[in-house]
Amino acid sequence: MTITEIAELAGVSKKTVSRYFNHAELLSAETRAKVEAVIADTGFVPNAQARALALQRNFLAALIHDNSDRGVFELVEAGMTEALEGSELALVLQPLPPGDAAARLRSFLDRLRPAGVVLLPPLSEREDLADICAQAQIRCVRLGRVRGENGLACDDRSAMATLVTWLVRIGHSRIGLVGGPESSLTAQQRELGYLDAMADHGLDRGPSLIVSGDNTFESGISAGRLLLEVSPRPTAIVACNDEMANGVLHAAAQAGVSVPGELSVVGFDDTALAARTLPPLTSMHVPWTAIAREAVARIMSGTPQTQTAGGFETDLIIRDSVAPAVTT
Amino acid sequence: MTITEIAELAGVSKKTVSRYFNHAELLSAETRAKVEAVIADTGFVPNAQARALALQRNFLAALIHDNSDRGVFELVEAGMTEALEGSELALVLQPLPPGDAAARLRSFLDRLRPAGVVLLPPLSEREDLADICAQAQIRCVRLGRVRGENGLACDDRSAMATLVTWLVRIGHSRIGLVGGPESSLTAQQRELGYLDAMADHGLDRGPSLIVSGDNTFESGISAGRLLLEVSPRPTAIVACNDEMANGVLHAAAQAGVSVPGELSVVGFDDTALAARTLPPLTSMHVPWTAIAREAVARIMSGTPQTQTAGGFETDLIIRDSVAPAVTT
DNA sequence: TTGTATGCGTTATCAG
DNA sequence: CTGATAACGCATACAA
Repeated sequence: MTITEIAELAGVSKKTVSRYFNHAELLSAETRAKVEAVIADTGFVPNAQARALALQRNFLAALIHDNSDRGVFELVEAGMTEALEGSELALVLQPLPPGDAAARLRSFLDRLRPAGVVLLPPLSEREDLADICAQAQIRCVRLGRVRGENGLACDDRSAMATLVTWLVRIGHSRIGLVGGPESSLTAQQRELGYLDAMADHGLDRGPSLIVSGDNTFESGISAGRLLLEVSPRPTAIVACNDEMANGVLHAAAQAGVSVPGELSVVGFDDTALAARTLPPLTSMHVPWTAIAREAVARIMSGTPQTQTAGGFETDLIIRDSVAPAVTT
Repeated sequence: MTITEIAELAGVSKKTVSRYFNHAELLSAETRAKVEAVIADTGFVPNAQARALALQRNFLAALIHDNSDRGVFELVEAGMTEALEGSELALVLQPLPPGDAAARLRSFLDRLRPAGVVLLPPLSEREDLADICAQAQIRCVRLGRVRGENGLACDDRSAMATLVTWLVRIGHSRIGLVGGPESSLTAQQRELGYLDAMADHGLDRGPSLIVSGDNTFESGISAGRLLLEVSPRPTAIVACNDEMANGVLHAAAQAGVSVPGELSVVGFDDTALAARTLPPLTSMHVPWTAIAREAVARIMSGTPQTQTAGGFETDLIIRDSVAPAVTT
């Protein structure tokens, strides 16, 4: 079943049928109705491979990641899937190895020619990758990157400040931070937010209270151990993602420190993990799913390069890993 | 840069260059060398869209799932990615809604025409979906399904029996089971394995010790609550997947039952979650990643329908959620 | 507003 | 073993 047969059945030319799919608005209502009837009748679906060849572009949306934050990946994947639902685009996954991410991305784009690409942090922060997309003329959306052409993110800095301020309000003053990788802008923003809030309340934000991890569970454990040995011991620790916060939970358990009794722990992102830890993790919700939906919308709409529109709202999700500090 | 230019540079015809990529063995060593030189020189890569159109098949491997077991999904995705690395195939994701999975799969295959498809349980158990793949002439591998043409799985039944036998050996005799969905063959096999082992040791396997969940965390919590009220209380609970086992951990925490002191908990699959729960979960490792690699190998090799080859070995991973039972 | 001719880059047929 | 020519199914000038 090809466009040609449809054209014959409808008594029009191939091109008219082609137009029906691509520029329906250019057809007279009458012609459109004729074509539409035949298509509905036959259940015809144009061949995607042929379209891809002619358009030099595949009906794919790619999610490019580096496997470094599984929780965020999951949320973004869910959002993209949702937004892609019912569209003609399918979702392709492409992890990029730490070594030659650029080369791999280039060859991926060369081969697949997806309609668009979503870059997850921390890859989204790399200009070289964005440039490669631009060169290949492929729309790209950079998640977790506020400034710049194709960024899409929430305000990590003020979200973190809000979180820390809340901890202060409920009585905490010794608050440790498990930071993300130094190279990550997102992590930097979150750390700045912490510093903002600590400064605002005139609290100690000395280097001993800040330990950097690399967003993994294991680094969360190490960081947790370190922070638990600081004296006087922090009454609260906030981690830059849930995975590391869970690591802190484990470190506390190993050290025999009860959570939230003796220590409050807070995560960030509100990934699926947050509700599943023991105790369930209080975490700052980042609307990754909504962000991903918007990213897909941008890819599909063809809007070449929009600036960040409204900004996405974060939301503190309170679970059981935090308790008011006992004022001593 | 097209096949035509390469042909000119090498002083041969288009078709010869095409043959170099598809049936290199049909070329004379001399001709092959000429073509190879030019290709190496120019770094030419044939256009995938054009090939897709001519071959009626895209360079994609699809992972079809229903979002019901995120842990297994992750492992399989990792295995596929690994196996796909360096090949010309890319990984596409396609969730199928519970409602009209069949129709959605059909239209997906129609549009994408992937080289092959991997069906995750419980979708892999549905004959109608396998039939749709067969109709569309698309290779399909059904994960977690031992018998039949395209199945690829380990022996869930004996793995579970091994697990339960181990619990008995270290002193447990009241052992509860959190089963998977009744409709799932995999879950049935695991439940049978439990029954096998309990019968072998002449232990009570009455219905009060068996509660069915649906593989979700939440159902694990409910099942855990139920089992903790059985009298006499089980000293161990094994769940048919890690997600539910984590639910049991939460139920125990809420009931003030200490793990592993008063209750041992065991998971199944050994997903990423198992190492992250508190306490870390003893779990039966199912080599999903290796299974996924083999699935991709089948898709690429074109072997139409192999039977299960060697069988994949499971392996008990001992962590902290189990302790020997205090003999009373 | 609609149709004609041509191109997209590759593979397959069938002849030499 | 190799090469001319016709598909593959759709989209885009350009003309009508």
